[in-house]
Amino acid sequence: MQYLRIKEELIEQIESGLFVARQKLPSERKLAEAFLTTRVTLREALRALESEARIYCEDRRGWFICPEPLRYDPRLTLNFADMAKQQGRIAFTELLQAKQILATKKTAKLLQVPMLTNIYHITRVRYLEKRPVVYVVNYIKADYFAKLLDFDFTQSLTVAYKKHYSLCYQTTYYRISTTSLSGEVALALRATSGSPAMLIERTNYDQKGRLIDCDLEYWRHDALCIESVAELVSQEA
Amino acid sequence: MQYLRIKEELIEQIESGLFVARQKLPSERKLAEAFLTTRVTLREALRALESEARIYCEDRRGWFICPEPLRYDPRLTLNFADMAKQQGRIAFTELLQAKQILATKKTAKLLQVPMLTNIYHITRVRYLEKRPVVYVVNYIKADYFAKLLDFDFTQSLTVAYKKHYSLCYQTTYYRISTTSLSGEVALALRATSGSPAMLIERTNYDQKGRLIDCDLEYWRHDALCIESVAELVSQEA
DNA sequence: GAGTGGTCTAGACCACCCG
DNA sequence: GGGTGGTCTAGACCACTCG
Repeated sequence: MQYLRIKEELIEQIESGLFVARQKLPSERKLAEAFLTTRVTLREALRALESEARIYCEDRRGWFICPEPLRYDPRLTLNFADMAKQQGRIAFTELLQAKQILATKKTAKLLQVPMLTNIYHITRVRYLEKRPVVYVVNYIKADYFAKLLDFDFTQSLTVAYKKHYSLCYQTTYYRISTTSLSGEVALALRATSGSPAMLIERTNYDQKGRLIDCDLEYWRHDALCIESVAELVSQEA
Repeated sequence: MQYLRIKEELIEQIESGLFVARQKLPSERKLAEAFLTTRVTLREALRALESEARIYCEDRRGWFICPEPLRYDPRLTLNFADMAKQQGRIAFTELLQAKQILATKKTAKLLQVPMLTNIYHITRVRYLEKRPVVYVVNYIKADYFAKLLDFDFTQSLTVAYKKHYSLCYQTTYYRISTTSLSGEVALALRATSGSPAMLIERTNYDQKGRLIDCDLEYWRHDALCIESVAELVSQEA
C-alpha cells in the first residue's frame, strides 16, 4: 500500500506548513519521482487526499491545498455574499445565463406548475477568493416576478425579491446528497469530470406558503461544510 | 474519454433494469473485456459511478448497485431503527465496543470537560439490509449516566437515556462534511481505504441545556441523504 | 515550446473470497 | 484452488497551460 504511505507523508508535509492553503503542489511527475513511484500510484495518493478534502484539482492546472471550507447553515436566508463576508471570505458571483423558459417535465415538477408555464432559469457560478466553488441553477416562478430579468444577478436573488417584490423566503425544503461533477458544471468549476461534489437542492416558500423558486447547488465538496443547530422535535411528529 | 463512454453505457444498463439494487456487477476483468479496454480504464469508469452514488464497492468482494439512500432529518431525535423502519428499511446495529475511558485532549474538548474526566466510549456499526452503512462513535459524559454500560447498545441510546435517566436531547449542534474512509472505519464498513464518505458530527444537549454527549457518524456516502425543512431566520439573527 | 495533467495500454503479483 | 479485487510498473500520446 504505497499510495497510503505517500498520502500520509503528504499529509505530514501539509500539516507541517510546508504548503499553505491554495498553494500548488509540485507536478505529478516530480512527486512521483520524489516518492520513487509511478504517476499512476502517485495519483492514487492524490485522489485519496482529494476525497479527504485536503487538496483539490483544477483541470489541467494541477493540485492545490484546500483552504477552509465555507460554513453553511441551511436555516439562514442564503445570501452567499454575506455568508462569505461574515466568515472573512472574498466572494464573487458570475452570471452565466438568465432567461425565461417554458417549464419542461422536470422543471414543472420541481416548481409544481403545469408544463410549458413561464419560468425563469438562472445559472451562476460563485467564487471564493477567485476559486469557483459552486454552480447554482435557479428555477423561478415567473408570475410572481414580473421583469425579474432586468435585475443584476451577480447580487443576491433574495435581496431583489425583497426589494422589488416584497417577498422573502419563509420555509425551505432542502436535500443534501453527494454526487460528482461532470459536463458543463465541471467545466465552470474548473474541475475534471468525476470530481466529488455535494448537491444541495432547495425548494423555497414565501411568507404566504407559496412555492416561489427552487435551486440546485453543485458544490466542490471540499469548499463546504454544513453547520447548524436543531431544536429537536419528537420522533412521532 | 473512454471511461466516460463506459460510465454512460453502464448507467443505461442500470437504468434499463438490467441490474437491480444490491446486485453484484460482473468482475472487473469481464467488464474490461466487454468494453474492449483495460482494467485500469474500466476502474476509472467504476470510480466515477461510485462518486455518483450509483454503485458501491465492497472490499475484495466486488461492485454492487446502490439501493435508495436513507433519508436523514437532523431535526428529529435520531433513532436509527425507527428512522429505517419508517422508510421500510431493515436496520440492525452491531456493538463493536463500549467502555469507560478517561478523556483525552481531543475528547475532552468535544465534551467540554477537563482532561482525564470519566467518559463512555461506544463504537457501533449500523446496517441496512445487512449492509454496513455507518460507523458511529459516541462519547458520553459519564457523570449523568451511572451504570450506562449495563444496557444494550444494539438498541437506541436515546431510548436508554429516556427510560433510565429521564434525559433526552433538546438541542443538537451538527456539522456535515465529506471525507473518506480508512483504517478501522473502512474495515468495519467493508470499504476500501479512500471510499467517499459523509461525516456527521453532533453535540447534544438535554432539556436543561447541559451537554450530554457527542457522536461522530461515518456514512458510506451513497447510503445517506439529508432531507429537512427550515423555517428561516433573518440573516442578522 | 517545454512541461503539465488527462487518459490509456498491457502487462504483473499478491492476498483474499468463495465455491 | 480458481478467480477476484487491490495494487503497482513502465511506459505512451495528446491537448492544454503557462512562461
